[in-house]
Amino acid sequence: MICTEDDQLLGWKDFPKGLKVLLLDEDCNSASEMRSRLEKLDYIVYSFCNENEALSAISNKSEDFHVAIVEVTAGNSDGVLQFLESAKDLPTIMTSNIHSLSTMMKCIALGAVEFLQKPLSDDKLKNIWQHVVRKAFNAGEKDVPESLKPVKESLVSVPQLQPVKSAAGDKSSNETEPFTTVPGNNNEHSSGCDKYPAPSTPQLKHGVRSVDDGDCQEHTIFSTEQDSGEHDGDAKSVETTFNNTVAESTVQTSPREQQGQTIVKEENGSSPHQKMEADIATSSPSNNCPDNRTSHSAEPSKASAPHSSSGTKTNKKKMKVDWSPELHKKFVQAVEQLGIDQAIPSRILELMKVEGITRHNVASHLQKYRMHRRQILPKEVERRWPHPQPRDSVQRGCYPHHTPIMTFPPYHCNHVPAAGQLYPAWVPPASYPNGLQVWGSPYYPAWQPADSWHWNPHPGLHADTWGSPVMPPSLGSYPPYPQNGGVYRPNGMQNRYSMLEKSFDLHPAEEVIDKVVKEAITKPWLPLPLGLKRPSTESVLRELSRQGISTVPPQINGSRGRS
DNA sequence: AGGGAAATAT
DNA sequence: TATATTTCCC
Repeated sequence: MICTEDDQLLGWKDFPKGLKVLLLDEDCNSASEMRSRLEKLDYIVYSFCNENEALSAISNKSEDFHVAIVEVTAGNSDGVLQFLESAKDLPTIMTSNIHSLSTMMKCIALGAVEFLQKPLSDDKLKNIWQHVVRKAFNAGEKDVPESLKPVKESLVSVPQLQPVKSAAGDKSSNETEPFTTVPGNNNEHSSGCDKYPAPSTPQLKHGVRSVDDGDCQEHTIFSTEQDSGEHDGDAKSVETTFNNTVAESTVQTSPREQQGQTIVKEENGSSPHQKMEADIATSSPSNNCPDNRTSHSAEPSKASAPHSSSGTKTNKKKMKVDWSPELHKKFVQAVEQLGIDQAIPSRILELMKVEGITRHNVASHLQKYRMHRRQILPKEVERRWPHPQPRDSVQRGCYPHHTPIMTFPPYHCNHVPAAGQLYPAWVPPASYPNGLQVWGSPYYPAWQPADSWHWNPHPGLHADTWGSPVMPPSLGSYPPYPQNGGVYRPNGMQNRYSMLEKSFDLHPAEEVIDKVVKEAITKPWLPLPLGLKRPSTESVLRELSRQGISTVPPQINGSRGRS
């Protein structure tokens, strides 16, 4: 497949060599690593640690870069998307550890030519030139940026390509997909060209990035003025001015590690993404495409960009946090790690390691999270355990002090006995204030109203849903739980429960029993629901052993052997 | 200071 | 209506 490059790209000797790559990665370490890798591949790399700098560089000399590689993280998606919008002319490849369809979609919709998931192989990196070629290819004769001329010329020299390109006059060429000659990713519409709609993102309007043809007409979308979002709002934030000088403000060169937030990227302003679908298309309203170059030079300063009405305003207003699936996932992981009753905003924030969000944001999200749980769990519980048991010592044990909130106990009451607090303060899970059983409700049972969540791209998966396990046990990507790891229950109960949760609907009876048994193992002093008999000591021990638990806490061992 | 939840904004 | 932000109270 990769036939060509050597034979055909005669115009640019050693073709990929010398291609200028703009590298944008908040994590400077990662950036430099990538940089060296790219350099080994003979690309010329210009790396930036924040989008403002990158945008600035682009606006000052737009034609200089052939392709951009941008790292997306849960925390920087806003900035990245902003970048995408602003750098429409530059074929932009996203790279990320994130495996989120919605994030990918957003990026693609906003014009990314490709979304590469890490780890990146050298092959992937090596082939980024394809996008440059495609762009050169698709661009109208006159619109080929100076820097791409060589590439385009190379193409011209290729017989097979010739027709297409020449024909490219504009649209006639539709049939002759140039893609055939370009190995690799065929999907994607890359730059603009409505001619080649992006197969990969059918539902999105491809027009988003109009690019090439300098036409920047407002791509079709005039779906009302939903731009509203931006401009207006800011009444609060001052700043209005905005001199495009975007760049300066934040310089975050330090490794993201945990230096805490500090750097808040403010971009936003219009936040194109916010909601996928529809908006995406419209999103760009703000941006005027014009700005861009095509006509190089222009005024450096104001050209930059997006500004215009709302685009990248540098205004530091509040930045509305978009709880993307990734971000939420991090949130959930943090909460799970801490345990519900210790999950307080500041700690969650710490664990999330996401810059750009504040404790308040987390608190707010936590509030919502809890609310959902309260709302949903009872139902789940009820459904599974329709035998409310009167009892009312209730609601206190697990809850440290106040916290009348939860309708169910923090999960470690059931599943993650944090050494210290399991026995002492535990409360009969039999029922809670509302009289609901809670055995069947592990820490993260079903909070997944998800379908209604616009950003849940995987209806079938629990991963991104509220309160549900983030990963299936087998994937083991779940971070170990520091507080319980090895102490009482060395290995994977957590996942076990997750799994149970998941299969619950499939085999209720079995799972319920299984779960109850485990519950009994963990908390022998509890009464069993549903008239189940306690397992024998032997079976309990066997089960524990099977799970790799060799040492049995005295309570279990001694308290009640069998019923 | 910081958590939590109500009030408020979008 | 739902979600995020702001405000208020502990």
